[in-house]
Amino acid sequence: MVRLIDIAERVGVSVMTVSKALRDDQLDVAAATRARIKAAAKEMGYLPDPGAQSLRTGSTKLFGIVIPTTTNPIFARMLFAIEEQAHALGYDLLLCHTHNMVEREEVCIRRLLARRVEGIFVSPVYRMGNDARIYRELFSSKTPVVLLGSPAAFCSQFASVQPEEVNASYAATRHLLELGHKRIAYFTGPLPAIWAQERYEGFRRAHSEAGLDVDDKLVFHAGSTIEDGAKAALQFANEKCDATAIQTANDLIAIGCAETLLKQGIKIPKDISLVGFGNILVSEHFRVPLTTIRQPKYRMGTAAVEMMTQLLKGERVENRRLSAELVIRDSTAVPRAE
Amino acid sequence: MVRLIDIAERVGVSVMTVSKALRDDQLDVAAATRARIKAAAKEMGYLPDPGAQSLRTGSTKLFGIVIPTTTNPIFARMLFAIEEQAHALGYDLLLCHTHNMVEREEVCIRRLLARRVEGIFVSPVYRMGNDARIYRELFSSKTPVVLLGSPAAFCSQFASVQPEEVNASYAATRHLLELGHKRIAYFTGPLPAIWAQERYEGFRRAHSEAGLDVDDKLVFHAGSTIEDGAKAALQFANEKCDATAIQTANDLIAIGCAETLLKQGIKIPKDISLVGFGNILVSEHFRVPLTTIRQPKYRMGTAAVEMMTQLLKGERVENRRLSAELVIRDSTAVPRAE
DNA sequence: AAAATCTGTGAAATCCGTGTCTAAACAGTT
DNA sequence: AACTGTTTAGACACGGATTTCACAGATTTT
Repeated sequence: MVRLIDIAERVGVSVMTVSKALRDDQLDVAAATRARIKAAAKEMGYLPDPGAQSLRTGSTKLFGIVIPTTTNPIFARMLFAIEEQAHALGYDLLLCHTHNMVEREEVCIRRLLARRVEGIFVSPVYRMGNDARIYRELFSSKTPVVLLGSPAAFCSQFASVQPEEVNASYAATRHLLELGHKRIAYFTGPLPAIWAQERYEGFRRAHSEAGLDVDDKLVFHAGSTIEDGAKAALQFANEKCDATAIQTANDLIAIGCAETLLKQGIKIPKDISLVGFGNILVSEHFRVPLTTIRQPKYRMGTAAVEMMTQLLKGERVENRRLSAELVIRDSTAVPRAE
Repeated sequence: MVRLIDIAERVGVSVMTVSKALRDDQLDVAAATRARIKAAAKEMGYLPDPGAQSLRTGSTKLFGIVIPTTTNPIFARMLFAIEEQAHALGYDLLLCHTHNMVEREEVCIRRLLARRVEGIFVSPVYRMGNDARIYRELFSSKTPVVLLGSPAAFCSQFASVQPEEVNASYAATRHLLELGHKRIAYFTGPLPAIWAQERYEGFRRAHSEAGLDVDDKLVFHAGSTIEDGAKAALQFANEKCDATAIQTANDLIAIGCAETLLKQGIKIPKDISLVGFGNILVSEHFRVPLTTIRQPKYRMGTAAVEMMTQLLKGERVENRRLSAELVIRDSTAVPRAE
C-alpha cells in the first residue's frame, strides 16, 4: 500500500506538505508543488488509510443500517435510496439484519456502535413496554439515529420517518365504504407494532365517520407474513361471518389471504373485495392485481438521509410523515347483490 | 469514549497489560489481574477503537458486497445469507449497488478497496470484451474476491459461485418437450451476460438431444426486467409464430410476458405454456403460478462465504456450481390440440 | 548457594495521517 | 538597508491499540 511518506520521498517534500496538498485545496501549498504531488499520488495509486484517518480525525464516514431483512421489498427499496444518498455524502453503509428478533437487534446495534458509525438508521423491532435497554444504550452513545418506522414508547427519543399510516389506511377503508361495503373484516398486523395499531386506527376512524361500528368479530389477528395471512383467512372462512370485504395490515397478509380464499372457490372481487397496504412488487402482479396503499419507499429513504445530515450538523429535526396514496386495481368492486 | 488507558488507570496497571488481558486468553497475564481488568472494562463499557486496531494490525474485519440492487429478490436473499455468515466470522458488511452500470461498479469497487476491506463479494456487471480495468485493479490489489455469478472473460481470474445454469435450463426445456411441445419460443436475457448464454445453451441442448432444431424465429431478445419481458411478448404476439410454449431467461421476463399475453386474451397454460427461471416470490403468487427453476439463493450465499474464508486462509478454491431444480406449477400444460 | 528458567508486567516504538506551531523565503514599503 | 506582512514548507506531537523486548521477582535446576 502506498503511504503519504512514499509520495513525500518521491516528490522530495515533507509528509505534511503532501497531506495538505491532497486535502485542503487553496491552502498553504504552492500550486506547482500541489500539482506535482497530486500527479505522483495518482500515478502511485495512493488511497488514504481510513483506519489512520479515523483514528486521527475521529470521523469514520460510516453509517449503519438495521432492518428486518432485505428480502422484505419495502426495506429493500428504502435501503437502496439510503445507500445512494449516503454515498453521495461520502459515507459508506454497514448493513445488519434483525429478522424482527430483539436479541439480534441488540447485537446489530452494538456492532455498529463498536464500529463508531456516525449515524444509524434503524427499523425498530416491535415490542411491548416503554423501555428497551439497547435503545437507552444507543441514546447515551449520542449517535445520531433516524428511525425507519414508528417511534414506539421505547424509542420515542429518536427522530423518525414514516408513512401516513392512519390517513392512508383510512383512505383504503373509505374506498371500500364508498363502493357500498357495510361489513368489512380487518386482518391486523402484530399488535405491539405501532404501524399495525395506526393502520387499524385508520380503519376504525373511517367507520366511525361513516356512522358505522366496527364489529369485533370481524377483526382477525394476522401477523405480517403470507403464512399469517393464509392462517387468518382460514379462520375467517370458518367463521362464516357475512363480510363482503377484507382489509389487511399489509400486502403480504393480503396475498396469503387471497391465496386461501381463491383455493376455496371464493372469487375476488366478485364474492369479496380485498385491499392491502404497501404496494410491493407481488401485489401488482398477483393473480388478482391488488388494490393497496402505495408506500413512498424511496422517498422515505431520501428523507431519512436528509434528517441524518441535519442531525450531524447538530440541528433539531422534526419527525416526518410522508403521504401514501391509494392504488386501485382489480381486487375491489361493489359488493355482490344479496 | 473509554480507552485502554482509562481502564489501566482505574485498575492500576499498564495499558499493555490491559490490552493483553482483554485479548489473548491464557497468556502473560495473571488470572486475578485479568479478572479485575475485564470487570473494569465491562463496567466502563469499553469498546476497542476499530480505527486504531486496524491501523496497528492491518486488519479491518470488513467485507464488501457489490450487487445490482437489493430490490432484486435473488440478490436480497443471497445478501441475507452472506451477512449472516460474515457476522458469525466477526466481519461487518459494507454494501454497494451497481444498478448494472459499469461506471457505478467501478465507483463501488474503488470505495471498497479504499476502505481496505478484507474480501469482496461481487456480482459483475455484464459487459462484452475480455478486459475491464477495474477488475485488473481489483486483481492487482490482491483482495480476495468471490464472484456471485458467472466468471466472464474479464473476471475469470476470480473464484465464483453460481447455479447450474445449463442443466437447470435444460431441465426446464425437457419438461416442455415431455409435455409434447414441439415449437418452443425462447426469451433471452442480455446477451453479454454469461448466465443468459448458458441458459440459452441448456435450451438448445435439450432440443438437439430430442433431435429438434431451434428455430431462430422463435428466439426473442428480452433483457432482464418485467418491462423487457412485456416488450418481447408484444413482438412475439405480432409475429404470430406458431409456438405453443415460451421459456424465458428469468422470472421477471416471464411475468412481463405473461401480463402482456393475458391482456391479449391468451390463456396460460391452455393456449400457451410458460416457464421462467429463478423462483422469486412473485412467481409463486403470480396470476398463474409460474413453473420455474428454483435457484439456490441462500446456499449460494453460504457457499460464497465458505469460499471467502478459504481465500483468507490462502487456500486454493474451486469454483462452485450449485444445482437448481425445476418447480412445476400451473403455467405449463400439454399443448392445445390443433 | 549460585545459576538458569519462567512469569507477569511495563516502556518504548510503531501503524499512518493530521492539527498546531514555527521558520524560512520572499515581496513590498519606507 | 531595515522592517513588515504574506506565502510556503516542515518539525513535532498526537490519536488508540499492539508488537517487541527488557526487566524484576519467583521458581526451579545444578
